[in-house]
Amino acid sequence: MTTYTPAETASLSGFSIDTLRYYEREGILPAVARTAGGHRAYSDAELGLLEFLKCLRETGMPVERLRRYGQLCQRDDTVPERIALLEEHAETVQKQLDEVLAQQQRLSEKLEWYRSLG
Amino acid sequence: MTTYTPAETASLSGFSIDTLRYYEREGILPAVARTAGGHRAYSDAELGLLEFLKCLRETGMPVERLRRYGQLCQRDDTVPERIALLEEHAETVQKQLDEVLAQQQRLSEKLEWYRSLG
DNA sequence: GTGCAACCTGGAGTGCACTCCAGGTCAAGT
DNA sequence: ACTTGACCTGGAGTGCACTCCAGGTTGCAC
Repeated sequence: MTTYTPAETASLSGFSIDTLRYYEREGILPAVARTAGGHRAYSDAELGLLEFLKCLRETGMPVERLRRYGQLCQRDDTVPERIALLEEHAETVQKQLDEVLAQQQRLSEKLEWYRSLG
Repeated sequence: MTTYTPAETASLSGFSIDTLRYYEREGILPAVARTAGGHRAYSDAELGLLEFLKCLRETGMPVERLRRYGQLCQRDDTVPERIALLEEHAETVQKQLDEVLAQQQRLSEKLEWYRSLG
């Protein structure tokens, strides 16, 4: 079973080491395994979770929802809840996206208008 | 020349009254005209600017850049600078959008995978 | 002319998501 | 063995963009 140091985990997941500790404190990650000396040793499972959490964060999921998802992942009979959570999030993402696309349109119209002045 | 009370301006622009005052303090809006009693009276020009500022904010432009844009709008020989600023912003928006679209894809793949378990 | 909502000011407080710090421990190369 | 860098903890600090507050003034409706 491969494990990863904090630095490796940070670089592979895209979260900073401080953020990894923060997520653990916040109960988003389960308590991470330790070496004899007390250093964290992240597993492949945690890496996978972290990569997906990164996706959730980058699509704007707030940390509180992240915690809910992370906790659901600690039990394997929670797939329906995870689906529900992700479906709801997907909907939110779609709405945000539609909003931004509309504003992007306005922005490019404004630019066109400015260019027509020159 | 129509003018608007703070409450009207807030409801038309989508910013709160507190945010309108904050933007004025921050130099994003020019000093707004006042009635005899000292109450703000927003003009159509300010309304128009605010509506566009809303578009810029909702596409993630930071307040510091907003200030730059607002200040450029106080002089009418700054159209090239405004174009440059908006082109740069449009590029940033496009990048963010591409990012989110990619993550949205991952999200829907994950959902598909979860659904396939049931 | 009185009530009451909307407005004013300067300044303090909030929420979110980290990020940094001090003071100490652990691990790997030489 | 010793150095050096990565890691540990609890807790404080940061940055952004507002948002709220106290204590007072204005202005319309009755």
